[in-house]
Amino acid sequence: MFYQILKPHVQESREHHFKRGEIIYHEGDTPQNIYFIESGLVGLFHIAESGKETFLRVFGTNSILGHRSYFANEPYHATAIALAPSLLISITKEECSRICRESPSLLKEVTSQLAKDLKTAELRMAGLQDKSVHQRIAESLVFLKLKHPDHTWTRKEIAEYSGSTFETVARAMSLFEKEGLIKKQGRDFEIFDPQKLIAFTNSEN
Amino acid sequence: MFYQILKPHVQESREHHFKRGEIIYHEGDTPQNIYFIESGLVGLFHIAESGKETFLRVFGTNSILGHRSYFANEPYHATAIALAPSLLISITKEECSRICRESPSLLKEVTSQLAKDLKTAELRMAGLQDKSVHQRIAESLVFLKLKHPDHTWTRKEIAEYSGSTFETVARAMSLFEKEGLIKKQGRDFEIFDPQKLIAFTNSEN
DNA sequence: CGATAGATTGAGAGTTTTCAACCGATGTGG
DNA sequence: CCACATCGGTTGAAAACTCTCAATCTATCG
Repeated sequence: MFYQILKPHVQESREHHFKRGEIIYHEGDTPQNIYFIESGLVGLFHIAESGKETFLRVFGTNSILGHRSYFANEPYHATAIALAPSLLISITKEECSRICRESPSLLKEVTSQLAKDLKTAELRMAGLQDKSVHQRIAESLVFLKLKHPDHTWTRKEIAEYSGSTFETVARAMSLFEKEGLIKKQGRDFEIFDPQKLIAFTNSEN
Repeated sequence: MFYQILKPHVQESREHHFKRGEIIYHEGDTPQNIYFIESGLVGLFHIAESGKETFLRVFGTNSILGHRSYFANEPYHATAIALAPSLLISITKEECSRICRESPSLLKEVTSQLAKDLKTAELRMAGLQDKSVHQRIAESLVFLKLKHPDHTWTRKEIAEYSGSTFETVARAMSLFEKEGLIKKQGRDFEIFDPQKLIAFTNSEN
């Protein structure tokens, strides 16, 4: 969405190709660039010392990446990893601040996006407290699959997004299939009716 | 911090007094105002249908409140409650957008704050996955007590901030006292050495 | 077709919550 | 200023949920 506003302003940029699993930037790194996703899929992860990973945000085609750290003027607080082969375009911080001066509507748009992301993060945090694993897994299946239908989401990715483990996700998906709510197809799956799926997990005791 | 930038621009405002426990706004309400906290203490909570509450953010003197919803142009996603007797000042949305036009530095400041709040929320979300209850409780004690030392934090407030229950907080605090890390005094408490407290919970098990 | 990454399922363990009963602090009205 | 009501805190015991560990199976791809 910013992409359309931003693209015409860009004067100098670089292309970067990433394979699945490659790291775009690390937690703690000092941001030098802002990235746009020309094609592909990127995940933002927090990785604990224990190795436990938490899937914070997904970025698809036409998203921008690294903006939070840029606007907070902080090091990256998490690690960005390509979830599929991706083509990214980077512009420098300097170019970014020039563009922000030229186009105040861009800043308002970014502010609005950060405000929405904050809501999402806080509601997910609350959900970890007041929802069952099955509810969170169902919501994650719906969110991830509807937003990015072409990606074959692994149980591990779903687990890290829902705040669970891949075994628990596998079990939940077997249950959902037995209930006729989803259909597993190879490693991928299909959701028959998102509302029914959510409703089912809400009704479970 | 915005307060200093914003105050000289304000032309029209209203005062509101709240007692401890009174609700400033409800989740779902449509924002009509932005608030400044002249004095007192405010908490932002998510309240599940089950009644389970999650403590999302604290706001002390000189904070602004309601800005996330204003800048996202969304209804409130959570409920703001006075944690102590508080004096708030409201200005209308219209006045707020006028001020944002007059003072672009304010918008940049708000953007930066939202970006930092997003980091905090995402790291807390990750912490619920990869830290033990004792670690989260210790971190919450340190954060809440150091940032707002004059407030007598209840076990319930600490529990809702740390993602736990008041019983678990009471037990943890008894342990921390037995270890000589904190001192309970009436309903209040004192932290002898924040670093030692955190280190202790990191070393458990 | 073999190698490898990912998925499934079972069984058992562990952490945290829930339920319950009781105790102590605080503050207010008589 | 004391008595008492109320709100908050403590502690124990049991239950529940989810995770961990382990073994096995199945896609997918070179």
